[in-house]
Amino acid sequence: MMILPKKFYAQPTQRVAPELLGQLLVFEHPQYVLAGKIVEVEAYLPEGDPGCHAAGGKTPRNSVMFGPPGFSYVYFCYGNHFLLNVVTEKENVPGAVLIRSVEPIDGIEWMQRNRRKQDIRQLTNGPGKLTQAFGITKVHNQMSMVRKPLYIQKRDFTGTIGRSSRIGLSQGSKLPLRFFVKNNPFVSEKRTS
DNA sequence: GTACTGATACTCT
DNA sequence: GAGTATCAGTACT
Repeated sequence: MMILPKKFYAQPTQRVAPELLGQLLVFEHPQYVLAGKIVEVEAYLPEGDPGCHAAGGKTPRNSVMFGPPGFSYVYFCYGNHFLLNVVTEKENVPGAVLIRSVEPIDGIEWMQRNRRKQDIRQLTNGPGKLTQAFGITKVHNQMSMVRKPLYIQKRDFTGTIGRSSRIGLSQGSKLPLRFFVKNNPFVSEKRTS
């Protein structure tokens, strides 16, 4: 078992994002453990990216992105949803990777309970869904993800990486910064290949 | 199968 | 006061 170290996240965001595919997102609760294989991410860059929250400068909300790498940035959106990001780049360089979907591996019964859904395909195939399945909320903002209880575990990746433009943005939607595992049924939307 | 719409609360101007 | 890195439900084809 190897937790991805701070050094891994300190690299350029565009490089970290595709390398997160196939890795295991783990959240250890007191009574149970939840885990899912990352199959879809989006990169948010510190430079030249109008879609990045930090594009307009540092604010109280996005200040985590300016902090050291390897921390969680949990953002609240559209009144209902929390989105989980991992901070990348060196300190004071605001980059992050949005984790958009995972494939359930461990603790599926608990994810079903958290989501109030039985269909395994519908548990974690979207950024708001996976945080609900994992029980991640704003209280999990700015947590270190290089140690328990919330971390990403290294795994061998087999598969093909696809690339596309990002989803749901009004700015910077043309940049090809979305990475996903081709033909994986847990990738959000229909663009799985 | 696709298209539209409302829910909802937090952040920054 | 506007905008938002979404989802689920409904109404259609």
